[in-house]
Amino acid sequence: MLGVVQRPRGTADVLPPESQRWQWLESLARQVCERAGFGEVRTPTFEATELFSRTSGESSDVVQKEMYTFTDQGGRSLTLRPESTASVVRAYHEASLSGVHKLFCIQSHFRYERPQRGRLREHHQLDCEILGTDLPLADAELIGVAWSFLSEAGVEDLTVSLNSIGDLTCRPGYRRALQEYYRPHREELCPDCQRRLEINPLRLLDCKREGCQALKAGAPKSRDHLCPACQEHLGQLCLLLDQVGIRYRFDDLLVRGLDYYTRTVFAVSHGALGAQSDLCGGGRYDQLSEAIGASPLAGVGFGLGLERLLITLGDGGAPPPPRLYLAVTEAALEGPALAMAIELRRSGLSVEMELLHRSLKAQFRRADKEGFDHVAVFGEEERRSGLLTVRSLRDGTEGRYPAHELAERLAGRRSGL
RNA sequence: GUGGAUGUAGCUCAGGUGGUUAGAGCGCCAGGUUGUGGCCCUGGAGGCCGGGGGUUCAAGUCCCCUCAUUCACCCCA
Repeated sequence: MLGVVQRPRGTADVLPPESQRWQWLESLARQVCERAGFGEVRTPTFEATELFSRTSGESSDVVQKEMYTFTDQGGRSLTLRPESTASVVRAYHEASLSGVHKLFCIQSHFRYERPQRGRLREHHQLDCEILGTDLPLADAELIGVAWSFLSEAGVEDLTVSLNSIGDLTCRPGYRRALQEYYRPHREELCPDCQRRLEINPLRLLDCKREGCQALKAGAPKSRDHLCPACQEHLGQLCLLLDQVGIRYRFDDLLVRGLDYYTRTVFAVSHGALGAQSDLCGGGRYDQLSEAIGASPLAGVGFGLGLERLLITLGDGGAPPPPRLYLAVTEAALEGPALAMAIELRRSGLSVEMELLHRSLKAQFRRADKEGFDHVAVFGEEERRSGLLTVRSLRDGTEGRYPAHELAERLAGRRSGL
């Protein structure tokens, strides 16, 4: 088509019936979160740029090349949020909260990336954050929420990957160990990794290039370099996950792209999405709060991509509500028929009417094609008698009923339909 | 940001070496049944061949550019 204006690259329009799947999924997410004691928080679509640069890390890919940053009319540097965690922590402080809070949000995020299936420039995710406690119990509960949500949505074969990347006490030592291991092989590394070696050695483990891949096998493992406190934290988390019945596997190569993570990092993945198989990623971030200049605040959270989840779910999802198709026999009766439709809708039914003058036959055909279970015919006889002729498209049975009984009958609370 | 693939009807796709009015299946609309679906039959509508430029007597077909989608990388949800 076109000379017509198109939507920006990497964005999506959501129309029926896709939007119904979104409503269903978002409502399930809210239910799961609220049952677990999480309250919804909504944060601004854009924030001061430094909120993200100071927390995610200047050297992170997100900050370096993926942010939608602009200057507003007042000369401020603002950025469309690339993630929500930093915003939620900021909001916690700005609302003068204290103690433990469990918050979730469902909102869109923006990253300037090359789009492909399951990776958009604007994407939506469910974020859950537990703030104000560094106990492994919080990590376990949080992972449990992600697990419950994905299970209830209908995802099978979930894999939870788990690792600990230590804290301020032990991570410096681990970084040195990595550097010492990799330095003799410097020339074998790809250019990216040669840079990472000095700036952010943990990310060396992320690289999937062949040459770098080969070196990973012998690389020192974070878990072998944890300080006693971090070891204890990880051990307790594992025990809790065992007790809860959540299966997980250690992934010594799992590190995160954002600098603010400490200790626990995890991802939940599913096999059916190609390179974008991670449905959910998260971890603990006990130093993030200080990075934005606030008082210390422990926290653990995750982001869960909803587009990816919907792709994974395929056609699974919401069962359709009972709907009635009101067919009209002649144009002259459309007014009275519309009045009838409005009355039926008021009684709780979802009622559809034809908006083109089409034959009764065509109306039936469309009702059948679009999956309606029942058609009510409205013609001269019905107008006079007040009784609607209702035909079941499933078994072909037909009966005549007063309008006020239809809602109950279609819902199956009363026999006869 | 890097590399590859694709872009023809609403959808899925055909259209050897450029050559008259661009095709199929499904879908859609109408009729066969003048108040009734699914099956069947008949008829019909619908394409600036993603966009722009170039080569040529002639371009859906060749060349360049561009936009979009897709796969992998990068990274991440």
